[in-house]
Amino acid sequence: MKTDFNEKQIQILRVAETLFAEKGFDGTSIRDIAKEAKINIAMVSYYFGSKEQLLEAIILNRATAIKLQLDILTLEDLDPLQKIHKLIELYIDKINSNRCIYKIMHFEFSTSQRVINLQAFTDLKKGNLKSLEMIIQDGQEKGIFRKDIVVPLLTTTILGTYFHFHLNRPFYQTLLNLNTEEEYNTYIKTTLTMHIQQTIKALLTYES
Amino acid sequence: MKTDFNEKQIQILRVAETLFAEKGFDGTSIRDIAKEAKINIAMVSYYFGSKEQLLEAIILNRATAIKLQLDILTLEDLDPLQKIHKLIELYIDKINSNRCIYKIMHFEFSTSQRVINLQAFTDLKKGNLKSLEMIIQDGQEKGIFRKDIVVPLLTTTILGTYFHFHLNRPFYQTLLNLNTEEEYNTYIKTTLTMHIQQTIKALLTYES
DNA sequence: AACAAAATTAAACAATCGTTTAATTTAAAC
DNA sequence: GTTTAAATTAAACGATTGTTTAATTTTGTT
Repeated sequence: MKTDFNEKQIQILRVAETLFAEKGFDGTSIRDIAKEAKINIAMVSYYFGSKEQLLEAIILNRATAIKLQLDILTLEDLDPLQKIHKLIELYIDKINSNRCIYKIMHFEFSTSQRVINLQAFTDLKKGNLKSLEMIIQDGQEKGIFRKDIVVPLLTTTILGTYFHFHLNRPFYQTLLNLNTEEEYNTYIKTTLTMHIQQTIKALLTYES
Repeated sequence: MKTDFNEKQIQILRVAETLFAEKGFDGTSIRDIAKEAKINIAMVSYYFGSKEQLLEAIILNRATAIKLQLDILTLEDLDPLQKIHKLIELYIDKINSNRCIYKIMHFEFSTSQRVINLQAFTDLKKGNLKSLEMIIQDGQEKGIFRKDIVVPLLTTTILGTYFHFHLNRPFYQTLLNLNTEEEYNTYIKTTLTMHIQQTIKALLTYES
């Protein structure tokens, strides 16, 4: 499959990405996309073949953004806890700056409707899990972390907390008085990220 | 608005609820619902007026299930930590046994497409937050809990962890070898619930 | 300038969508 | 048994869906 897109194609991808994230895949028509991107409705089929293939192209185009480079992190000269903190910061920051595509995937993967190229994404998730597992294991051997840690549930908590916050954005914005886009973003980058870091740290090092 | 539904109406509500949760609101047609429920397509409009009103009826019908009553819990004679554990168990169990409606709300509320009666749900969430806040405050006064706790972020972690697990069900099922519906449910009721309880406990009582 | 390829367009396509109609069947009341 | 209301049906409605066509314009190459 092609990975190089020209300017016009990128423009369509961006508009579609935003609309899909806003109104869902089924809730967005090709005519919506065409109107917003100021192109003819035939251009989507002309460039991408179909609406479903357009979705695949969006995911493919963002694939590099999704590849969180954790491998580099595992090699860095930091103690396990610092690595975990940096990993969480990396995760949240990367996902947060690519909200649209993550929201789309979050939605479309959890419906039985779409059966998109899931394998690549699954492999990626498993790879990230492996990286995390290695850091945890290192920390356990050094006697810093607990022994009874279910690693997959760690990422569940990290990502779950972020996504639940962002998916309930209107609720939290009024509750926490985050009136501007900037205030909201700052809150995620500081308080929410810290909360997740603190949560995972407590979970990893807590003595019961 | 009506709250009493006859047998046939309930049947339609149940089928629609399942399909909406499976394929999304926009991904489900009235003809899909009619075929599955073995009724004529006109019956939906006849009974509920429109597809959107059908969604409202589903939410209305599940309103009691959505109302997580935490008030009783605060009155019980338990120490703060036990209360928190019981609260988490209650939350997960209640939401888990009403998966469909929660999945629907989770999705449809986060799109700008649907503008359903959000206020009642917001009030409910705020009420639950208040209950949790009281338990936390009690624990803080008794010197069991930390002083610097952002209560709204606690529920974010509790619910976020559960939802992220359930929304990525296929991934976790293969990863954790949960091959049957029963195994999956048991895992949620035991391991996942315990993980969340442990997380919150660590976060509340951890000394840094 | 002449040509070929790519890009863009308006129009039409068949399929499906939610909803309504008007006719018919079923059930309940008297 | 007759009347009346409710339930159910098939059919049709106009609108919208994703996609394709065929004609036109733009662009690049020689």
